[in-house]
Amino acid sequence: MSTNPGERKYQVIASDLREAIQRGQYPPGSRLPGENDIMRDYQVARMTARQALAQLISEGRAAARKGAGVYVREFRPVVRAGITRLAGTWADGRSIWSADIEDRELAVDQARVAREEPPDRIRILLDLPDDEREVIVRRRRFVLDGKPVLLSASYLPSDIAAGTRIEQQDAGPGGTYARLAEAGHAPVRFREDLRARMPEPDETERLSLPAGTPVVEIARIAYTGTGQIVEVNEMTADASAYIFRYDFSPE
Amino acid sequence: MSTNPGERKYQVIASDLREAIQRGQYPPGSRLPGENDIMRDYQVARMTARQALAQLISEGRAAARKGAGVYVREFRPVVRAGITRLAGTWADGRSIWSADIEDRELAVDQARVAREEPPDRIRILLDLPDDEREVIVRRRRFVLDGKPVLLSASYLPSDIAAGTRIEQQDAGPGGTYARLAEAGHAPVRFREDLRARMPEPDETERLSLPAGTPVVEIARIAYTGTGQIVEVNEMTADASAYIFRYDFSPE
DNA sequence: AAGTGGTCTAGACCACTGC
DNA sequence: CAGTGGTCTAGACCACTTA
Repeated sequence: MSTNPGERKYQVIASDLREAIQRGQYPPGSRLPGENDIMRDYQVARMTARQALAQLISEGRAAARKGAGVYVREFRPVVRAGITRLAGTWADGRSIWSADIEDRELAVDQARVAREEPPDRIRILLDLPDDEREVIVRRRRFVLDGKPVLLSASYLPSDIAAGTRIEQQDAGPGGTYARLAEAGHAPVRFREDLRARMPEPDETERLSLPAGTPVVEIARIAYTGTGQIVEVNEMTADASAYIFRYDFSPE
Repeated sequence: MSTNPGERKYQVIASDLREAIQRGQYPPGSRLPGENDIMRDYQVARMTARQALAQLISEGRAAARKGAGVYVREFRPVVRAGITRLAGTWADGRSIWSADIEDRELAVDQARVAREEPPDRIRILLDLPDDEREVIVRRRRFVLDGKPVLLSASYLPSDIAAGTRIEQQDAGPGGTYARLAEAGHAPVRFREDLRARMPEPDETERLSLPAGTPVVEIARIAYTGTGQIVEVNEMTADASAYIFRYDFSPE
């Protein structure tokens, strides 16, 4: 036990456990001392033991399993390359963080295509005429090793996508972008805006997120050669499942 | 108050407050009902009221100020463009999220340059010979509107940077990359790997992070035309202060 | 059936903020 | 100085997991 007098009890306990985890005393996946263990070892009340564990959980280092115990979390992120076609041509695939190089199975779990009234931000970006009410929305959820990791909603203008294979669940070989190209609206430039934040309650549920796990929100905009926006794709990712990679030259 | 019987008391209270915030009843910066208010209004114990507020705080929606109250958080992120020189040439500056377009003052707050033994991951990336022990490390902290938002540590090989202006706190016009170019090691390609996670306790302190605020970790690698790595820059950003932007073409 | 974490109560003292 | 959030105690009952 640490001997820092000014620190709070629960912080001392949390620090002890944190250091023990980093020492390897509790490897990923292993069980940490529970509330009752801490109450006994440190002579504290239940709420104090809980607060120490809550600290580690909110840091994303541990996860509680009701009725079972508190466990050290494991991380196996995958690399998501923003520019796939460039990857590997001039630099190897190593990541500075431990991550899987080999492709793991990223599969579509749920898919739904519909015509919807878009939110204002989408309407503005797609520069819809005032009399156009609906857009095509392709919603998908992706799973990695059985766990949902990404929610995606792709918005496309009706006058381009309606009645095409883009409105099918399977957009065909090459996906949506290939269909856009065939229709004379090939996207040639992309913008991705990323931000990280804590999840909303419904995102916590749909991504099965443990406490202490942020999400990364990605807004991708696809431009044609004339500068027209033909797709806006809003994604929400389990931050613990992803490393986002961008390769670029300054000119 | 909601009337969902299955939900926990603290969740009902948290949902009420969350919805009131979204309705605009409590605008950003305003004060939320405190523990005592909730105890009275909902007839619950202090710990239950605390748990409801803790829920909103962990979601990043509110922040507690000791002795003052719990307040709705405000967000004013800035856009950080990964490829500055491309920005604006073919797409405008609008972000899908509310963010400042105009440049706000991003200043260096703390700066230190030193020769250090690098961590293994840096040693491997820089491909240092076994007898080379030290690298040049440029550490800086950036502040935005008086609040620290970014920690940066830039690692450069001694055989390139030692004795040059890179070892000065002010690396001169054009910065480190201009000096590298002058020395015949111009970086021509970059890789940025991003991941989001909850902060370590020391990051919470150095970035003055409220609870419920993730950090984004960025590892940038600079390559010369021959594929040699001449700089590794590890950054840690307050996720609530930044939108990360990448523009690219698929070929 | 025993043990675990999740929720909740009803108190207490403290340090800090704001007036 | 009154009010606030932060910490802590000592109980209680519950739903869940594991064996």
